[in-house]
Amino acid sequence: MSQPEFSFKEFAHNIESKWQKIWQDKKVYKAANPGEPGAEKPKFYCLDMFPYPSGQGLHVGHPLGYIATDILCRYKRMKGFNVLHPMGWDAFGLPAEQYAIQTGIHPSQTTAKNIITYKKQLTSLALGYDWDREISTADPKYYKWTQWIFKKLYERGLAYQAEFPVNWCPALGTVLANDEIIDGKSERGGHPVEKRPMRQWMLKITEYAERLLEDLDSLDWPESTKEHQRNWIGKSEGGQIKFALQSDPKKYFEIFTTRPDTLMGVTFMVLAPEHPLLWDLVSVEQKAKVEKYCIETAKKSDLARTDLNKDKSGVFTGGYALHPLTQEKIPVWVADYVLMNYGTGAIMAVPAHDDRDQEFAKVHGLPVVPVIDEEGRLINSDFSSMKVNGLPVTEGAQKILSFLESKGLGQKQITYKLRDWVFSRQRYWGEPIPVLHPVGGAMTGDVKLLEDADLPLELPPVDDYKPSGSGESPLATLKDWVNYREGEKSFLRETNTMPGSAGSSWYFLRYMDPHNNEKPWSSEAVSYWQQVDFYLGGAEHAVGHLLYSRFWHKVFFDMGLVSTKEPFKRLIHQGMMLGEDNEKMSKSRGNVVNPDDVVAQYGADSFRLYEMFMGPLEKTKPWQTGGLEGTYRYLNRFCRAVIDGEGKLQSRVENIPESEWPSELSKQMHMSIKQIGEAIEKLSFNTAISALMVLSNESLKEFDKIQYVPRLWVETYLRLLAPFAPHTAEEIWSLLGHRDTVTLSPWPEYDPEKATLDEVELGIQVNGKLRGKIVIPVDIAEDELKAQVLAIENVQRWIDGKPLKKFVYVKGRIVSIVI
RNA sequence: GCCCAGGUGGUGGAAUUGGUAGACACGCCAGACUUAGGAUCUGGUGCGGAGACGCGUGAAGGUUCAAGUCCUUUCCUGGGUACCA
Repeated sequence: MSQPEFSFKEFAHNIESKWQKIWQDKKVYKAANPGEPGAEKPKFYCLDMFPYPSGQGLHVGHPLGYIATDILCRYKRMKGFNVLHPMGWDAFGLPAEQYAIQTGIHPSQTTAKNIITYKKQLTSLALGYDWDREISTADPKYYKWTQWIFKKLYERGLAYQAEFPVNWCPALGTVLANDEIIDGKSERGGHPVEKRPMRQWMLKITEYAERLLEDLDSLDWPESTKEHQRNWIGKSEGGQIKFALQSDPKKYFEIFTTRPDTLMGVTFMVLAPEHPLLWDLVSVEQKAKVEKYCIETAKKSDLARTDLNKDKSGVFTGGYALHPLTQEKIPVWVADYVLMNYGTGAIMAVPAHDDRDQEFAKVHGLPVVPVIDEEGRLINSDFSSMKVNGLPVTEGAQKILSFLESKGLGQKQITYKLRDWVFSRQRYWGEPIPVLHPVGGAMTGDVKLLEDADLPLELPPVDDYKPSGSGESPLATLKDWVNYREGEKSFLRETNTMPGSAGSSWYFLRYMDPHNNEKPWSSEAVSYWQQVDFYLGGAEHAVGHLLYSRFWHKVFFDMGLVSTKEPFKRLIHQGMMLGEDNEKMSKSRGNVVNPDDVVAQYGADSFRLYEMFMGPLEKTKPWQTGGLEGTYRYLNRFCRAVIDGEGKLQSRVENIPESEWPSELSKQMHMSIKQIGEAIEKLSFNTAISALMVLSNESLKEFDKIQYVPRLWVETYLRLLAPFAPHTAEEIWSLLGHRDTVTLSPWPEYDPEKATLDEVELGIQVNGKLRGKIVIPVDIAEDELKAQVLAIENVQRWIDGKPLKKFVYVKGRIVSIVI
């Protein structure tokens, strides 16, 4: 009578949805709110960057991070933490709007459908989220508070309106996002795109530049991400210096420089083509040339700013500035390598010590005056009482600046590259901005904020999602909605909507208190959960989302709404998952792997294990379907050792106390508990799984020898396995007769005595080469060891009777003999 | 150009942080079981060599009893960013 062979595939297929349902019903992933039972435990807030629910569903790259945080959270729950691990949807965005334009289906319907798909996929991988806290940025109950936050920003003077150039496509009659433009042409249709100033809402993130920079030091984030943000904020320290116009010395323009020490080396000046004082400088003779140049530049920047404009083009204005110290005439040029939106839009050019200035001088035949020698000391720079020759550059810079300051000609200045945040989009599918423009006033003038009671301002239905053609959002076509009367007064509603990053800039706080109708979150909730302890998401958000969120969080801090200065204490980026061909996964390459197919073939637990086993979480690595065989076989082997072909517990699983196990079995278990726990804490899931495999492989061999499987061994093993392969662990756990869930059982403790080796194998080096090995008790005395080592034949052969110069013994590591 | 990662077997990756390089897994080779195997099991597998041994962590130097790990120079790959004064 032969039993049916155990098949892990079948096993997985039979148990997965069963356990997924039980976990949901038992609410094993529920985080306790302050005051509720469970809240007395230490808290652990672990967050995944929430996805945009696209129509394509997940590919195997998406769950990589989700599986990692899921394992970490399962482990933390077992370690006795009150774990908050929520999930939600970054639901506003372009694809749903474009789909609506094509089909007329409201984006909220498309989104709702996609969310169902996503949720199903995530659940099928046993990703344990507290779905009671699910949020969607496009839900009026949620965006009510995004609008409320906007009001607060406006009230604090952090939101303002300005004319700002946007990507305008005349052929499509719409404003385009940067990623809708390819090589200066619209993605759809390939029509030309130009810059056109339009009224926009802006947020004053620049006001927080210094704090955003400073507080980076306190964060446990990848150094590369912090550096990225530092570069993005782009702090430069230097000076602002006044240069008077020769034609009218009462007028002056200011320049910013990081190198005030080179002031005496200025041989020409350059203004940006948009500089307001440009036309005060242009001479009659040069007027036509300058006009032509400015028009060309305007065109050039429209043409996607290719490398073409690195040619250091420029035109002499015909005008001169006066050197602030020597009153010498300095020719002023206009050139597009000077940008109006950085510094002051004007520079002093020092061709001797600046590469760009030097190139420009070369092209246009301008003089070069060196003011620094090879040792980095100033030369040719003394002026009246200001003696700086011979000083190192930093000292010289300081002296020159204070000299200028005393004469009222300049001062110290700090400049940032960071720009204010353009916070409006001419789109339908976004949060409506809750303001009213008084009729008669300028649109960019003061606005009336909607009352709190009138929030949320819901997106009104429209007949057509196509842009209005004027560049305004589709909302502008709703005349009845736009025209608003309040008593005597008439208003126009704002038709711009907020950008995608609005809702994602505070969602981590909403999860703490997602159903609050009175406030965005309660102070009890935030004082309990504090901040995100561990945040995982793609490196592509290194500046955008991660900078905006920090900005808003700091504003909330200033408002007394949060008590932490930073939203995300620890951050890790998961690496990109490449296709099997080592290329980025994309539909067009045809190398996309769908997790549903993999789960159907190998089971969710094999899939979870494989994704984690592939390598370090942060690393970019290629998907290899063949690699799944490994984790699949491992689970198969382990299960078969304890379950028979009918899915029942094998009779050889017996209640044998640990004291009666072979000591090796016990030792290996305790060492593995230690090792696996440490690996999880380090997020080194690949080595944790490797340790699980080793433990299983070796112990299984032992079981065949001893003819039984100790029940306690299985229980302990299942608790180690549970975070990684929860279905499998849970099923066997229940086969052992447990009525509770392994998911909430405590993480095993190890006995430090048993988790150490009694004997180790040492390598023996003679003159740096490995010449032998020896197995010795860990606590062997050095004399004893030395005698044993020197007795080894091969060692003797290499020593060859020569005297020992040195005998090095590093305990438990190595023996090194020098002759 | 600048900034940031990173180069270890045929492949994904380990390496107790200066201590036996290649754990674990894929693949491959051989064998067992089998009517059959794309199932399962056993053994082997860095390269050269019959072997003793030699050589091996992108390359070249250096420090050290000992270097994948530290230092100097250099090459390559990936990501970000770009005329930022």
